[in-house]
Amino acid sequence: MQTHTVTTPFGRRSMTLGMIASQVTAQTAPEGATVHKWHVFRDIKEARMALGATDRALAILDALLSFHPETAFYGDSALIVWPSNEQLIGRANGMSPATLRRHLANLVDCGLVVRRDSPNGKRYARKGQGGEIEQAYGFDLSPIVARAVEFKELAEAVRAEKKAYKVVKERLTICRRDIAKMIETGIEEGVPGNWGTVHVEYQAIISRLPRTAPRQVLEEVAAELDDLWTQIRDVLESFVKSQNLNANESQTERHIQNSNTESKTESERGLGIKREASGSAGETDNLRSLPKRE
DNA sequence: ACAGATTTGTCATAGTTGGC
DNA sequence: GCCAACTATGACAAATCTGT
Repeated sequence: MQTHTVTTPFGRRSMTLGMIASQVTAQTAPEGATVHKWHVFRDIKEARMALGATDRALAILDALLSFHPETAFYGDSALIVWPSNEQLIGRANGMSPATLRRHLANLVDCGLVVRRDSPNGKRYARKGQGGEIEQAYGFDLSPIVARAVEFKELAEAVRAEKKAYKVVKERLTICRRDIAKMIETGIEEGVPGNWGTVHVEYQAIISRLPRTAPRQVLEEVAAELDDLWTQIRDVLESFVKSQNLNANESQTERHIQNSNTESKTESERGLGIKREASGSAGETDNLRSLPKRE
């Protein structure tokens, strides 16, 4: 992010374009807009990673929100709170002052709050003769109202992404389990084929799976496993069919000799599978429970 | 278990305002 | 002018977390 250093009457502080943008956003909060601060906070928590906010920064935002007496925030109302660092520490689980400052800076960087600095850097509110607040210096919470819709959409996107991630993980687990079972069945039932090569291919695909993989990688690996799954299943299925056929033929047409005309399926060729001695019809019992794809 | 990355705490320094 | 109160920032070491 591009950073500019701004000279203020009370010292020099770096200001990012993001901070300026959030100040502009805060100034253009839609008039009449009303949000429930804790509802928006919940969305922000869900979208935390996308916003770039730390978990402890959100603990501070929680504390800042608690300093505003209203639960409903209006776009055209004053949303400045001015707790001292000591007060904030008290409501933020007693974190150290330096940590508090770092995470306050994080909140500002993320555009969740805007600093309204006083000339001396202290946070306070100046009251008029009637006791009404004329000028407040502290943290402006108006981005909570101005960006409420954005936070909600981000939270929904995060939820959707989490769900998609969970779905592909499940798909991967089921596929892995199915393939392992089918290879095991192929070997145990003596289905002709180079099952060692199949297993190596399976391991090669699995080995490309990092411990923590982004969803896109999971999708790619799952697609490859799906292909392998289909190939293996085709082989097992055609074996079952050929066994059933042989059993029928042996019952009705015992006198007809094997014409050696049977051909290998595409999947068999793809897996380097050779037809060898056929087993008895009874050997196919365990294959009847082959996994089905939707 | 270990190395590297990240976070946290401590300390030093610097700024302004307001009271004496 | 001096000091107290309050805040901010940066450097550095220690602690904690994370991925392999």
